[in-house]
Amino acid sequence: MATEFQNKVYRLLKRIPRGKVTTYKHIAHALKCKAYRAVGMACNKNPFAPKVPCHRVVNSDGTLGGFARGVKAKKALLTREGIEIKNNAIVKFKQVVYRF
DNA sequence: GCTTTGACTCTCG
DNA sequence: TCGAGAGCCAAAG
Repeated sequence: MATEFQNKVYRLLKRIPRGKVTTYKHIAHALKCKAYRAVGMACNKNPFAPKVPCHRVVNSDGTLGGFARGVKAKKALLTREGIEIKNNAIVKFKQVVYRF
C-alpha cells in the first residue's frame, strides 16, 4: 500500500458485495472528501489487483468511466457478476449501486 | 517544492 | 439533452 488514503479506498471497495457496484462519488463521500479523482487514481494503482474489486466502481451517472485494462474488461467483469451493461453504462444502476 | 495530470463531478450555455 | 468550463483532491514529475 502506498498511502493511508488509498488504503481507506481499498478497504471500502472490499466492502462491496458481489453483484453490486459503487461510484467514485460515494467513496469520496464516505471518506468525507471530494477527492473523486484521487479515488480513481487509487484504483488505477490498485496494488491489490484481484483482491480489491476496483471494477465495481463506476461514475456517478452509472457509466463505466475508465479502466486500466480497458473498458471492455471492466464491462466483462461486471457482466460476470450479474450486472447488466449497455453501451458502457449500467442498465439497472440504481438497483445494483451499493451505498455504504 | 511547485506544476501537471488524472479510472471525477457539478454547473452553465 | 449535450457539450464545454470550472472546481476539487491526491499522486507523480
